[in-house]
Amino acid sequence: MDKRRADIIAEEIEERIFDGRYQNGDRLDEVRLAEQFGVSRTPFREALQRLARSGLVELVPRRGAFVRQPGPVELMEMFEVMAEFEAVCGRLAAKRISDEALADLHDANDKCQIAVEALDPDSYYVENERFHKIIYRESGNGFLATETRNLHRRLQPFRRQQLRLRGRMAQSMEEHRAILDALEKGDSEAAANALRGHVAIQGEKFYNLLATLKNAAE
Amino acid sequence: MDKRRADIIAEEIEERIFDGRYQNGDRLDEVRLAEQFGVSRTPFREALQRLARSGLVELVPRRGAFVRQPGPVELMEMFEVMAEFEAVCGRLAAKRISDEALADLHDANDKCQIAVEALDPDSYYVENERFHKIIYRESGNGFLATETRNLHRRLQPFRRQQLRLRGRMAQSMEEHRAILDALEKGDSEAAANALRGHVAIQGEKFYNLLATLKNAAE
DNA sequence: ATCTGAGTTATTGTATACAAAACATTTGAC
DNA sequence: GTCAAATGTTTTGTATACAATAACTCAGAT
Repeated sequence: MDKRRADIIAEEIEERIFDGRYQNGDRLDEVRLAEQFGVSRTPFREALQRLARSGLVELVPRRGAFVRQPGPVELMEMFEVMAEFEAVCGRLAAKRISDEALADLHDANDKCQIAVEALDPDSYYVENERFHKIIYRESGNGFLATETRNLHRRLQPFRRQQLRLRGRMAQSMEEHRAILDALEKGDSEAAANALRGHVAIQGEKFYNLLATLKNAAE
Repeated sequence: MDKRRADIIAEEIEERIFDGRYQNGDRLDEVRLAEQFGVSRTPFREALQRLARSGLVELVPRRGAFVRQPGPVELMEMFEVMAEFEAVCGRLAAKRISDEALADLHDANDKCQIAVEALDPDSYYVENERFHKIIYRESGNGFLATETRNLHRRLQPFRRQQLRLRGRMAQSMEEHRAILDALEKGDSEAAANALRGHVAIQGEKFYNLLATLKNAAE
């Protein structure tokens, strides 16, 4: 049961949904797209199922596959859950993190700082991601780390937009320091709270962004 | 894209895995089982993919589908995450729960009490589940509630065994009371801690040991 | 005797053909 | 003119046929 084709197709469709080529509600025509990808309907349908699982596509029985972007409410819910996931990772990591991982965190944070000073949001994004993923891993719970990474990935396109907002990076750095502090002290509650706040703010910022977009559209 | 057949098949296979007819590592032969279910390989393979996504089956490219039960470590990880999910639900529900839902919780808890006194673990199980699902819902976050229900469902077979092992229903009732108390007071932290403890009770210390061992091995 | 390798078999992955259901269009009645 | 029914078309769901790859077997060499 080789999923390579289906995987490649699923990723490509995902890409097209993220960059807006496929809009919310668009129907994904099996025959047309399968032909476009140069495969038959069978593997293409596998890709659709995969996308349905990750929530990007809705499969309506006997009707077809439709692009399904999360609405504002669902998105806010997901950001809230993301904040809580990260908080849980932090809570566990505070008790389990290794010295080596702490050093890695410091390194990632230092590179974040450099990126802030260089006004380089792209490399900030990369290093910030590394920072967070170390914490996921150091939760010592592989299942949690995987779930958290999955949700992180799903929110990635939305997060990226809001990162560009003004003055966010500097504030983020302070929050990182608080997180590092709590982890070094092994203070679970402080680590959880710091991470929750850090990520929740992104959600709020995102909400503001949404609101402005919506106002502009009306 | 009607999933009814595939759904029915997936559920049946799931049942067979849970009740032990299919053991860990067993290969699920496409042609033999598809024939047994009276369908062709196409819908049967859809069912396999579905099972793979819920983690019960591993799809090895060009090798086939294999039953994959979580091992002890993964199981402990999942229980730990379950405890944290419930804690998050409690944290949010403490601020958002309605009076009506609180009344429902009291009702479920009363019925739990009756079940304890009647030494009726089956109806205790049912009412306890209702108790917890109310909290998921009252988190006010549909995404979180769904994720929590999914994990709950996945752990169900293991939880059931465990419940029977010890006569910890009475202890459980005390914990329920603490949870209710915190929710009524709107105390997020207390609700989260009570729920985490309630669900996590099983071998948390053992897991800490496991996690450190695992980290040390890496 | 064991290991290697070619040929065979079995099984997965993919394409296509067919069936059934939903959708659209046209025709007919009121 | 509008609504409705019926037929035709499109599209999904399923079965089957075909291709590709991995597993197995058995013969032969070291």
